Amino acid sequence: MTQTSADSTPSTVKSAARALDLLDEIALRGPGTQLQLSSRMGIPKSSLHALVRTMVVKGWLETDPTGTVYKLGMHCLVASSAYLDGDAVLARAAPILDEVAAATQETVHLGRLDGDHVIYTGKRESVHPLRMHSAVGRRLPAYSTALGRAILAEMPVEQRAALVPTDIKAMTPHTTVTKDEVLEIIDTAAVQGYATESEESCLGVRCFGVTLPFTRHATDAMSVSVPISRLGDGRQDMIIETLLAARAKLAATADWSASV
Amino acid sequence: MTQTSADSTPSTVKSAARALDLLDEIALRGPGTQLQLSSRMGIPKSSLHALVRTMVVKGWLETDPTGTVYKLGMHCLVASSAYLDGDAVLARAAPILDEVAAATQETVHLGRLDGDHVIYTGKRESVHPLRMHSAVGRRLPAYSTALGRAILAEMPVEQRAALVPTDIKAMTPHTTVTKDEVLEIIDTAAVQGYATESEESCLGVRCFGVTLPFTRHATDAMSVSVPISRLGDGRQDMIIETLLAARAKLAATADWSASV
DNA sequence: GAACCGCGTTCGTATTCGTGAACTGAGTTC
DNA sequence: GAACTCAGTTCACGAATACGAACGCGGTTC
Repeated sequence: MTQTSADSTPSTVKSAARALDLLDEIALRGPGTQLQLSSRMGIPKSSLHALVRTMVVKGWLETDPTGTVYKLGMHCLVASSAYLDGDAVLARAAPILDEVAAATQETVHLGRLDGDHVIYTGKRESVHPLRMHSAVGRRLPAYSTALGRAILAEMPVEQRAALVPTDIKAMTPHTTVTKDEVLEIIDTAAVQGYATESEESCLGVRCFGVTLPFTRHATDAMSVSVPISRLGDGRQDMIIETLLAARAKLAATADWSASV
Repeated sequence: MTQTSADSTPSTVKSAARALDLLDEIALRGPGTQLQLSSRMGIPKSSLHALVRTMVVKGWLETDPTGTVYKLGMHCLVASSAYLDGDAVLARAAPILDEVAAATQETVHLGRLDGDHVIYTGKRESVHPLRMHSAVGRRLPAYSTALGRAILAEMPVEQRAALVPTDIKAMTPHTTVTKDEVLEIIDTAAVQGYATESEESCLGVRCFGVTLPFTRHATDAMSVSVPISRLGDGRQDMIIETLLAARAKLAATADWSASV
């Protein structure tokens, strides 16, 4: 299913796809000159020329003061804001996010599956000075984050396997890098009802995640990120229980789980 | 308009422009079916068909559970996050935003000019329960906001006039709707060194704005939004002085005002 | 049940775009 | 100051798109 990439999709618009790819490319690997972008994306520079001009005119790209380096434009912000405004899940989950943040006093994230990554759609920041740096819109591998693992844990086993690559690059010395081990961890998460990750994406930070029970196959999840130094005295259990309670509360009001 | 091809921009890519226009259209006026979007944008539906499919595949559009209504996709979030991450002005201004927020205890916005609108690029929320609802990425008319007026006030007079429309639609009963009056207000702001707006975009709220002195012709500004009920006891003067002090502090460290 | 929406989809052709190669022009090197 | 590099720009032609019209399809209305 979903024979996405190559030529199985009969009619797609090449230049539109390129415009979007260009935005993704700059978002992922940073700004560049026409020539650099051309080589990074494998597009002839003469083709890029008209494209970047169009995108600058429309406000989706901007240039340096020098006029040679192209970066993202402000319209990205407008689109993002509109996306968040129109998101029903976000609206429903916001009060619960507040509750969890208040109960744990730690950084809370809301995220959604996008391919084999998760993208943060909301957050509440810890009040402590020592806290994780993050932002709405950040894109992280699903298999290495508690938030993503919670979502994967609700999938059929074969689907999980498809979303965990065999070649995992370590983000920290603690990152689990073998596919089988990750799948085992996800399996444990499926049994427990919550997912965990300890210093695998950020040194010194442990995360706990649960899905939002809005749809049959969850695409959204929330997580709490805590510096390990603050995890003594049964605080870990408190956080996990807070998450599970939040999940239960959402499930009780889930009246529209009709989709998918 | 813009249907006649007598433009001075000879080579722009039509389908790329349409893809971006589609994102803007949905961001501005909300989701819709192919047919609705087709009529809203004046594009043949058969042309839109391949376009929306491309954009859905790329993750920049999504459909309803029903599959008929098209809305923005998650990649908008990723782009927005990358835009903010790479913004030098934002990075420089962030600590000052914090300071102003701490000193005033009110909602503070950072914004940037985009045509005749301003787009919020940052904010700090008031701690008070009564506070303005806003979000990074929101787009508002420059001429009716304190933030935008501050920017306009640093422009040559003829340029100001070009960015204030003759036909202003009132957002509240207090909105200044005649162009001349708005220009006068901006003129006052230019003399004072800060801009003001009282209940013109949000009933019960007064805003004060100053530009960020990073470039010769400012494109960025910050503003404080206060419920009028909290403006007694010389608090208005305190807020204005806080803003002017913040501006002065930034100006003192502005070593890179070489551009434009 | 036939006509009628509103929805998305397909098709063939005229139109437009994408592309390699050639060109300008500013900085740098030798 | 000639040669070199890196940046953007232009052009003509083959390749891909855009579009009007027709089709399929599930509802709703008469």
